[in-house]
Amino acid sequence: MSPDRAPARRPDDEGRRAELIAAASRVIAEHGIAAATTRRIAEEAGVPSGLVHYWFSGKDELLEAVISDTLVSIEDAVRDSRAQPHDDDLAPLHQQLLAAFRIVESDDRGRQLAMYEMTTWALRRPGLAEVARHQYESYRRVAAEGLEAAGVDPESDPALSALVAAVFDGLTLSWLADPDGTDPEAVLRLLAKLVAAARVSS
Amino acid sequence: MSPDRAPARRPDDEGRRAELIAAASRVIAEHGIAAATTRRIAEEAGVPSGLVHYWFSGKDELLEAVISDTLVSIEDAVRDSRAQPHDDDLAPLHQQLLAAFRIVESDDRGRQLAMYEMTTWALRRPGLAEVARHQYESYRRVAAEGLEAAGVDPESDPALSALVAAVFDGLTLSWLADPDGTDPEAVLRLLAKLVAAARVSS
DNA sequence: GGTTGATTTGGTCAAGTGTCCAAGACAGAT
DNA sequence: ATCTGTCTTGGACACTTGACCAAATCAACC
Repeated sequence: MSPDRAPARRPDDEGRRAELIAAASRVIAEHGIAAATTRRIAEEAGVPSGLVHYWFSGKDELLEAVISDTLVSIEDAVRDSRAQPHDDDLAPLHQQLLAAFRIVESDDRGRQLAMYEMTTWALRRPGLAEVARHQYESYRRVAAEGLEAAGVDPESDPALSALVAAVFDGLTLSWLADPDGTDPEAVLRLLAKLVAAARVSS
Repeated sequence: MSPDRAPARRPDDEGRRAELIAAASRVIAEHGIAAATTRRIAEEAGVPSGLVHYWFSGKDELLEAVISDTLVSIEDAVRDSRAQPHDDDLAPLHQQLLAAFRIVESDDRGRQLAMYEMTTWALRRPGLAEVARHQYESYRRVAAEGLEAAGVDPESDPALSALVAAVFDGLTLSWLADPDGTDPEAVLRLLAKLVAAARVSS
């Protein structure tokens, strides 16, 4: 009732939350979501375990924050990877696809794996299905942006963005599971070729 | 040393194992791999929990068996779905892809989700990475068979099978995470169109 | 300096975990 | 009927889990 006379939180307000989120993120990337216990996360962050339940209502809220956080950083990374219209002799779409996959290859494998773990984890919690839905919606949006940057109109076929996003997601998982048997560059080259050919012939 | 004078196990020898594997499979499909505890699996199978460690060296061996088992049943299902060269007016490849995805749609969502959970789970266990590798190798092989059945030579571009497999895998996960935002049929139609166009123009 | 409320600490709690085992039940061979 | 080795049972073990809390600490303000 009284006017907020700013008893307010310390300056590290969001700082502590971010710290714990980052710690949880590291634990999950390194040892999997199953190993991400509140204790281990607190230990990784270098704080007593009680803090987790002070800054988060529970483990679920923390993990949900990790997912949102990770998703944003993925979006940023993909957007940053946007290949400039190179003077290369490769088709723009081909360049774009390769540039985007390079961030997958350069990133930590554990982090890639973690994203799939978090997706399935979210899909198992009734309240968090929306998070997973948002994630895959975002994938399609980013794919559409990439297509546009490569000079392909994503509106020409609404399924095109979805196709590219699916190829990326499936290819990444295949590459994680079977690195030697998966040739991402060849698959993306083929995809670029197919899209280019269809544009010419239609 | 003594000649096996068949003290041998009861006739339900493999039966018990299969029972437990099936029970574990159901639990995982319904509640996720995290909920697949030895006790819950035993309860689902209707046997005392001690049995699990009599027939399996531990939880890991049981789950590994579940993965192998599930993988085989997926391969079989996809092969069974093989669309006969219909008198339809759809291109054979288009038919094939739709028929294959129909088994995804008709199957339990939990089971689909479980496959991704088991893949990431296997990739986290040092000794079980091979299982995941085999899984994705199998996906490509099945895709190649499907292509061949649709009159497309998988050898024309070795990446073609990998592309189709990746699209399927990514599309399935996208469909699980965002059913309303994902239009599998449109994506597969586009894929079929792209492949067909490239074959004509090359 | 004292007050206030946010933050931190270290510990406790009940519930659940994988694993193991001694005792029993059982089917078939003798 | 007796024996033998397989299978089954129910409980015990040591340990981890998420959650919770009373007390201690701290920074800002009067």
